Amino acid sequence: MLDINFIKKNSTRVKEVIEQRGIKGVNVDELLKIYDEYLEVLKNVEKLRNLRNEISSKIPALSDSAEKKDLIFKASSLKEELSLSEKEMNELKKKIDEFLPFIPNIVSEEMPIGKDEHDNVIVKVWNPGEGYVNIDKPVKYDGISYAPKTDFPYKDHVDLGEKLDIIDVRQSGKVSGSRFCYLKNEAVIIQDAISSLLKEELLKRGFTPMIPPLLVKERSLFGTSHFPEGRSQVYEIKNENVEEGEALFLVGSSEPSNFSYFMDKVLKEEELPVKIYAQTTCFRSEVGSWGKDVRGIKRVHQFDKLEMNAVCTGNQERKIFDEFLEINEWLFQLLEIPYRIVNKCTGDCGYSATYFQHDVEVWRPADREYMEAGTDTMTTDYQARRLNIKYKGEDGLKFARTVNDTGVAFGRAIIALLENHQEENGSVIIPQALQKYTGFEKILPKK
RNA sequence: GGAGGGUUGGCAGAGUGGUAAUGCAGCGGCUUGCUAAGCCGUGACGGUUAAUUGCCGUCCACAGGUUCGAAUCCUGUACCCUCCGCCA
Repeated sequence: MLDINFIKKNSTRVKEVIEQRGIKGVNVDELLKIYDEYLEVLKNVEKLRNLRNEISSKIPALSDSAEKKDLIFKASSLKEELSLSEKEMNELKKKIDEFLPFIPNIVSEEMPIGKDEHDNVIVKVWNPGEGYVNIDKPVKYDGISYAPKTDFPYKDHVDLGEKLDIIDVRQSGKVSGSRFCYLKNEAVIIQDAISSLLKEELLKRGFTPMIPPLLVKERSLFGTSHFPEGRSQVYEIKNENVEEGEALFLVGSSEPSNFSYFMDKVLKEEELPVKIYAQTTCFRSEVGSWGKDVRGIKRVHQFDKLEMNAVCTGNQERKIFDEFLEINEWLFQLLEIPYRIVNKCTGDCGYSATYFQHDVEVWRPADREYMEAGTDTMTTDYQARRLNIKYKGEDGLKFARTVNDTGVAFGRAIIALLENHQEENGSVIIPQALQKYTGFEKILPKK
């Protein structure tokens, strides 16, 4: 959430960003008009309260009942006007409070301006065995692909998974419906192996491991700006099993749970940054993406993810954003998967908290296209304001900064690993860095 | 499911109708020749303002109500703790 006074002082920039992000139906001038009305009424309320307080404070000292009666009468006569004015003020305040969450964060000067994903900018391209591809002139988002050394008809993860007996999306359809899956045998071991590899690195880097709740109240999702806009993406648990009838929501990422751990807290500056990781299951309704990515496990209602989050100061946020990206690259390099880093443009940078965002996209030889495998996001203090996370530094209390990154979305990492490391006969070679954790070097077809 | 206790500033903790003690920490200032201590100041948010050490308002879990006046009384809600019961 942006501060209303920041919006007032920087209304031109805020309006420009709303336009660039392609957000419709948010009228900043209307908000500021309501705010000005609110201030007028607020001044009147404060004037009346001041008068009342002045009269009231004289009362206890008086023993004379006539004079006392007179003052009580005077103070009483203010009540009606004050109450009307307060009511008006509360209504205006409510309007502002409802309006403000829809104002998105401003964006970094480094973020490309663009309408949709085609305007994203490629920052880095890395190929196994070759390293970074030299990018001396801007590369178009749609103008890049990876050419594997050996060429044969690549199978996708669904065909591979079935032949290797490690992914089953038929039985899951019967059990739970579309967009679910069973992972079994080596697929599970691979997930655990990637998890171990990454967790070891994160612990070395000073991360705090965490297992957070996955059912949260509305405020957590509001706090990270998943609500109100993304509400339809989230499963709501609302029945007689929920205590006191208050709905709970199944998180689509552990980010809301993790950051809410710091909600309403004041941290000490010297404790920052706090970096945490959490491996959890994530739930997404995928409303609005019906018909999209229906094949396989790319877009499912339930998947596991290892999330990296940080609460820090303004001086630390960029360094952490860079560190998170470095970890993403480190992982995919060890997995020997071709990837590219994408600077997301204003029209494609996710939820309203985003200030600056990079995606890691991995190559899928079966579809001959890159697929999003993770997102690294700087949100400045946008989430911290909503969650009321502060820290005390030398010059007083300040809102903290939050940075979040998909450490690894296991389903997508498994897709990339199977498809990139397949052999013509349908077997899959395990990258060397992972073999220590899997205990095997290759998966052979069983059917 | 039943019964009881609780929620006050960064932390601890008093305050049962007259406008939030005190201690600790942090920060700022002053002082001191005895190893570090002492003294003074300092809560948060909002408004006003060019800006304030200024002035005003609000804040004692949250939301209402009673009252000239509410941390304090009343109603509702959330959360925490203890005990009993039930279950794993």
